Formats: sequence, C-alpha cells, structure tokens
Amino acid sequence: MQLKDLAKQLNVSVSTVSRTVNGTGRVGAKTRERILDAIKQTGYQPNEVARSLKRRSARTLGVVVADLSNSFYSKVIKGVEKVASENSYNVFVCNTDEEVGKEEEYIRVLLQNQVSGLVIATVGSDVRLFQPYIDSGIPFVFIDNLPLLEERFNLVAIDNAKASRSITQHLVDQGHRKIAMMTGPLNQSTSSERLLGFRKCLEDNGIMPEERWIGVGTFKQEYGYRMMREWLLNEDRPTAVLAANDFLMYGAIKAIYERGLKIPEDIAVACFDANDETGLISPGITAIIQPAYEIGSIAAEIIMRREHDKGRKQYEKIELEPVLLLKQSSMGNKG
Amino acid sequence: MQLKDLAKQLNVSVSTVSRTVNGTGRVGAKTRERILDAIKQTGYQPNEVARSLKRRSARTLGVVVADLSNSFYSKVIKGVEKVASENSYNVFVCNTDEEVGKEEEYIRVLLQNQVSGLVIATVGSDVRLFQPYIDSGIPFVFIDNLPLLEERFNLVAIDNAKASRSITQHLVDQGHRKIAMMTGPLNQSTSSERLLGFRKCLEDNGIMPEERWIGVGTFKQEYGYRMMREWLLNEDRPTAVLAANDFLMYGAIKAIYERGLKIPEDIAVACFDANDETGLISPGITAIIQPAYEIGSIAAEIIMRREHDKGRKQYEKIELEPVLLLKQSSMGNKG
DNA sequence: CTGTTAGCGCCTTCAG
DNA sequence: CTGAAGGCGCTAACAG
Repeated sequence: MQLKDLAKQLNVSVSTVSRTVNGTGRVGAKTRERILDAIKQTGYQPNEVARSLKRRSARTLGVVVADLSNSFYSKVIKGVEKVASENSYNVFVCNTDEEVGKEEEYIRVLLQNQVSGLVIATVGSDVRLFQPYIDSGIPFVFIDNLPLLEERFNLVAIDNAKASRSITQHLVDQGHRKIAMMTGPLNQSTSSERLLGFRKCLEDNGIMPEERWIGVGTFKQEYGYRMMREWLLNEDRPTAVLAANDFLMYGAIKAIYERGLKIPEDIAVACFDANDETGLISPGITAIIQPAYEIGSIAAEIIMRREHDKGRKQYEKIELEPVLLLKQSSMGNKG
Repeated sequence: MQLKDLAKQLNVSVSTVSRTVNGTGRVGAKTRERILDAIKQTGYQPNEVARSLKRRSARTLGVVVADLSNSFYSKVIKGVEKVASENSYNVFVCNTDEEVGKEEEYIRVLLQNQVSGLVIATVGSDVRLFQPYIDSGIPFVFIDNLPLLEERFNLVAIDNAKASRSITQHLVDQGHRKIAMMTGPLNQSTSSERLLGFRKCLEDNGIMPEERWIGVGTFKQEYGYRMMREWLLNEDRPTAVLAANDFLMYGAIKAIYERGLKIPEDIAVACFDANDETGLISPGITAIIQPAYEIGSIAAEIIMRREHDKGRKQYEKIELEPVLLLKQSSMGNKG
C-alpha cells in the first residue's frame, strides 16, 4: 500500500494525501477526513526509505562501540536511544569487538546509510579517513576515547587523567606505596590518560612508579588475569592494584584468589567502571563510575543540535564528572 | 560525490559507472580501470538509501529486545550481528524497556524502514497488528517469548517448561519440599511456561505447590526483592526459591541477606539466565543458561534463508538446549 | 484548497 | 560494450 494507491482509491492527488499524512499545507476538512479514514482502513505506512532519499537524511543515529555486553556501553546506548526516540530518530548500533578494521567498516556503512550523526567510542581507527564527511557537516561525537583528529570533532567524556589521579590518591591515602596498574592499548586515550594520571599521582606523593608494575595490554579479562599472575609470582609484590576497567579487574581478582590471597587484606584493588547492579559481588569493588547514560544522551543531543543549525560547523567538548565509589576492596590502612 | 558526477567527470554514462561499481554486466577493461581509479581518488561511496529504495529492501535486520543491559540480550544481539555482517546486512537495535507500547512502535518504525526481517523478544505486544507484514513475507523471528499468533512465525528458543522442570527437580533432589517461585507477567510465555514446568515438577514429586509461594509480578529486581521480603516475614518460609530470571534472583538475595539468612544453608536459590562472567558473585548461582549467542545467530540465519527463497512462506521452529549450571547457591541436602 | 510535475541517487531493461 | 530513459515511493515547488 502506498501513497499512489490511496490517492487513486480516493480520487485525489498524491500530494493531497502526502500533505495530510505529514500535516503540512492546508487540506480541506472533509477530504482530510476521508483520507485519514482510508489510512486507518488500509493500514498505510509511509516508506521511510523513500522519505530519507527525498530528504537526503535518514533521521538515524549510528552508534559504534567496542562491546555491547559491557554495561558501560549498553547504558550509553540507552542514553542515545532515549534522545533519539524523543526526536523520532532511529538508532543503528554496531559492535566492533575492539577491532579497528570492523570499526572503520561500520563507520563507512553507517555513512553510506546517510546517518544524521555518529556516536563513537573509537578503538583507534584512523578516523581521518572520514575527514571529508566530518567536513561536510555530519556530526561525529566521540565518547570515551579521543580520536586522531585535530580539533574538528565533538566530545563527551570524563577527565580520565584526573579521575585516575583521584582513585590512585585514594589508594595512597590507605597507606599503599607499592601500587601496580594495568591498562589497555596506549593508542586509546582512555588507556594512556588513565596511566598518565596514575603516574602523576604517585609522583605527587613522592612515590617512584615501578615500571615492572605497569601492565599495558588489552582491556580484556584474560590480560588482567595473566598480568596479575605474573606479578604474584614474585616475592616482592604490589599491595594494591588499579585496573583501567572492570574486565581487567575481574581477571586480576581471579589470579589473586588462585594464589590464595585476600582482598583487601593482602592486596587492595580498584578500577574504572565496575558498577555492580546485583550488589552480590563481594568484596564490593572501589571504582570510578562514569555517568554512562548521560554520556549517551548528551552525545545524542549534540547531534540533534547540529541537525537544527546545520552548516554551522562548531564543535562541543563536554566534560562530565565521574563518581569515586568507595567499597571494601580498597579499604584498610597499610600505613 | 555521486554516480552522476563521476560519470560526467569521466565522460561515460551513469550506467557504466553503476555497472562497474556493482560488478554487474560487462564493462570494457580500460574504462573499468579508469572508473575504479576515479572511485579511489574521489572516495565515492554509493548511497545506500537510494539503493534500498530501488531494491525495495534495506538489507537491514531489526532486533527488538526488552533490555539492552541484560547480558542475555546483548549476547543475542552479538549473534545476530555476526550473521548479519557476514551477509553485509546492518542491524537496527531497539530497546523497549519491557513496554508494550514501545515495542509496537519500534516494530512499526522498523517495518517502515524496510527491514528485511525482525528478531523479536516480545513482551506481549499485539503482534497481530503486523499480520499484513508477516503475510507479505517479511520474516518475523521470535526468540524467548512466544507471540499471540497462530502458526505463522519463526521461533528460536529453549523449551522453557522442560528447563524449569529440570532445575526444580534439582532443588527437589537436594531435599527441598518447600519451594517458592517468582516470575514475570504471565502473558509472556517465558514466564508462564517456567511456572508451568515448576508446578508440573512438584506434582510429579508428590508435592502440592503452595499458591502463597508463587509470585507473579515483573521480571525486575525490585519485584524479586519485595516478594522475597514478604515470604520471609512469615515464620513458615520456603527453604528454596526459584526465580524466572536473574534480576528477580538478585532482588531476592538482597532480601534474604537483609533478613540475616544464609544461602544455601537457610535458603537455596536458583534461577534462569544468571551467567556470572566475573566469577565473583558468591555464592555462585545455580541457573539454567540459555545459549544466547546461538539464539541470535540462528534467528538471523533464518532471516537470511528467507531472503534467498523469498515468497516461500515457511516457518521454522528451532528448539535449543539450555545448560543447567550447578553452583553453591542450591547445594546442601535438606532431606 | 488541490493537482501536476520534477526530482532525491541509483539500478536496469532496452536500444544502439 | 555502452548510453538513454524510466522508475523505486515520496515531497515540495509551482500552477491552477
């Protein structure tokens, strides 16, 4: 069923039907009535693809994340979706599994599909590939990780270095001086910034960071486990560990338990993003919690704003405040 | 940049360019060469929306789930996405928050966007609204919950009643006779089937199900908490609880701990879908684990098959085997 | 107030 | 092997 058929059936022109469907332009009361009726009868639904082609925009947002099953990202997505649906936009969600190739591919596909904007937690793809699009005015909003771009992008994120300093300071305040850190690839800014903040904080406290206790690998559980195991093989082991995300921490904890050690008595742990909804993880894990839902909704709002004043190429950098959630995993004074 | 511009620039017709872009129809070797070059130079990308309009199909799958942050669904989505991307299809993901209205709205929007097929974990919307679409051959694949439809739909799911019987039997085998069950709305088949299996198992074991220990509410943590609390107010309380999903169970456990009781010593617990990736939830929770990723990928494959032999209206019902994961939460003999 | 018409960007017969 | 032309379903001038 389409416009044309309806029009024919009612002996009016397609444009009249179109106008009443869209509520644009004046249409006679009774003709409108008849048309609305027929629409209800036939269950006519406009073809969005045709509309998108005409309008040259699909009223769709693309979201590219590394891992859907990571609750941080799923909350971001919910935030994006809320704003999108308030504006009658759709959301395309893509999962890159932290693979740069997939990320580039998905961005390309989304662009081909005429998305109105992109929300990206990049894992380091060469976003410059998409410079033409960015310049052409399609808003790219980065969350979490910074891209390899100069200035021409929007950003919604926390200050990772600062957050890292604050959680490290907490460990120091508990009396720890032998603190290890594990993080993901340094080409991701979340990783490098968190490491930077960690180092800075130790230095500010007159502690020399031990290079052997700095693990740079991936953001996956398996790496956290391997790294921690290695550290524990040595007699001289850290008394506290900071992990740059929750998966790393879960891996680390597994290694700690395997070694028969206790948290926090033998080793204190803290990390980013561990937000236990169940309340059953024990001990509770001290963590920096990012406002994930807000990150998503604000990112989407930026795109909406760009849709309104198109052409105006202007970029927003929004910094949100995380929360330092204190739990048992890091408690107990070592001083 | 579009087809027309490229054609003009190279002094060939649009059709020739189109043919070489798509690799369809013969094109002279050197003209092809020139065109391919120009494509690389200009970074031309075909407009998918226009293609979709022409083709009258968007090569897109829609997925409708109740809650993205539920790991069961995020795994399903990953499964769908894998198959989709293997076939160069895109995935639209929608989150209904368990609201029937949102579900109907999203299905409508997806259809308007000419998706090639839908994967739906329905929360009970009146899918008959979409009967015309189903009849017109757009494949609807249901997972998890059964729709209010006769026969004309595809299904990928586990046998919920059977799974429920088996986990209940496990509790009985541990010596329990005072077993409670909490579940979601009965208009969702996962809920009603699981309750059915529970009842059946008790009866098979000569145990009369106590109606006061059967809680029918929502699938949310908050309800699990409230229900459990109520049960615990009474002197005569169940010695084991089965929850129809993990959120309910987390709520129940919270209530149990608040009451100062121990798991499994005072009360044994078991549920559906609690798949602890962290390994830190303690005690570990006995649960029926559904093969979520496979459910998603098989659902997507069904759609792909329908794309190939279109017109052939045929429906597949696929039953997958869940796993009964035994953990401490239900261990210890009460007999 | 309503109808006619020209595209949106691409694909695909049908001629040449 | 290549070009011209019509049309996918809808919207938006532009006329009437």
